[in-house]
Amino acid sequence: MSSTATPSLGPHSAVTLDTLVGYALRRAQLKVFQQLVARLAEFDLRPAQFTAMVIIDNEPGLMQADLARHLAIEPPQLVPLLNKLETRGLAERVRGQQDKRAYGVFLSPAGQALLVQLKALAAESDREATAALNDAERSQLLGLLQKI
Amino acid sequence: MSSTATPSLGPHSAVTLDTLVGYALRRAQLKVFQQLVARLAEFDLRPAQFTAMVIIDNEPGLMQADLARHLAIEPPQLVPLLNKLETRGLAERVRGQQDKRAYGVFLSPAGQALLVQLKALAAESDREATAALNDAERSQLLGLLQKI
DNA sequence: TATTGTTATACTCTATAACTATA
DNA sequence: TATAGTTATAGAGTATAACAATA
Repeated sequence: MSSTATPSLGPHSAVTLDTLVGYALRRAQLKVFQQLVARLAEFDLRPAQFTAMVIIDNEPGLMQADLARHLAIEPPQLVPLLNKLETRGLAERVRGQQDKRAYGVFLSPAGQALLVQLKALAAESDREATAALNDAERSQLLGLLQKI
Repeated sequence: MSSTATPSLGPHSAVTLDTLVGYALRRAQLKVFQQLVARLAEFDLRPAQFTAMVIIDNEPGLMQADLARHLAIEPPQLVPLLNKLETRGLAERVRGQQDKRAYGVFLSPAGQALLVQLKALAAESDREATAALNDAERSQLLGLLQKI
């Protein structure tokens, strides 16, 4: 019987989707994100726009290329996103003085004020979507995910 | 100081993206799925096509509407997916005898043989992408995710 | 000549309405 | 008339190439 073992999976390779971390991740991620999307819709915002506001608030004046990198999107995708925030008076592009090609991105006072609300909403949404976990389990999950 | 507490978040509401399960889920899910996409690309297959093959194998002859529901996609999205599997000789639609509107979906012998390889590949990809976890952590993570 | 941001474009994924053929 | 599958279409999300202004 020892000759039937395979080095990668062993003889008991009952591979079902339920045993794969990737599929469990996908289902959980979909649920949590749908919850956030629904909550942010109240403010006519998408998760990426909220995330952009958080990053801009943490690093005011950063350049668009850097913001795009933080968001893990390509620069062209940032253009309509920033346009929307700027049109709504939540953020602004300020042209560089030394380098006139570059634009620093800032939150407006209105944007900063709204962000306070949005952060509370996001935290609440996160807890709602993971209501099946207690606090210990939630931080345990957070730690495991951050290891990946 | 007791008057400064808020019922929803408490006085220490330092909300950053790192404290949200949703963002950790998203990053982890992206990594694991990109790994799977890369491994399946070797066979010119997408994750949804692999998942469809697993479901068909578990429930041979199921109707397309049921398959779409299992995949959490809309029936129109299933059409090109199944067309591709059928063109490549991995699956087949068999028209119902009582109800000629319905089609039962089956894997071909070639599809079943390929699926054995694909399951091993998917399990390996999953372990590679979560190599930062040991077996105990991985099954702990799986349990927490399935609670959500 | 290289770089910042932008436009144009395309490809995938997703969702909905309308069509066909059967019932 | 209702249902299974399909077609057509449109909207997001994502990625690349090409362009304008500036360096």
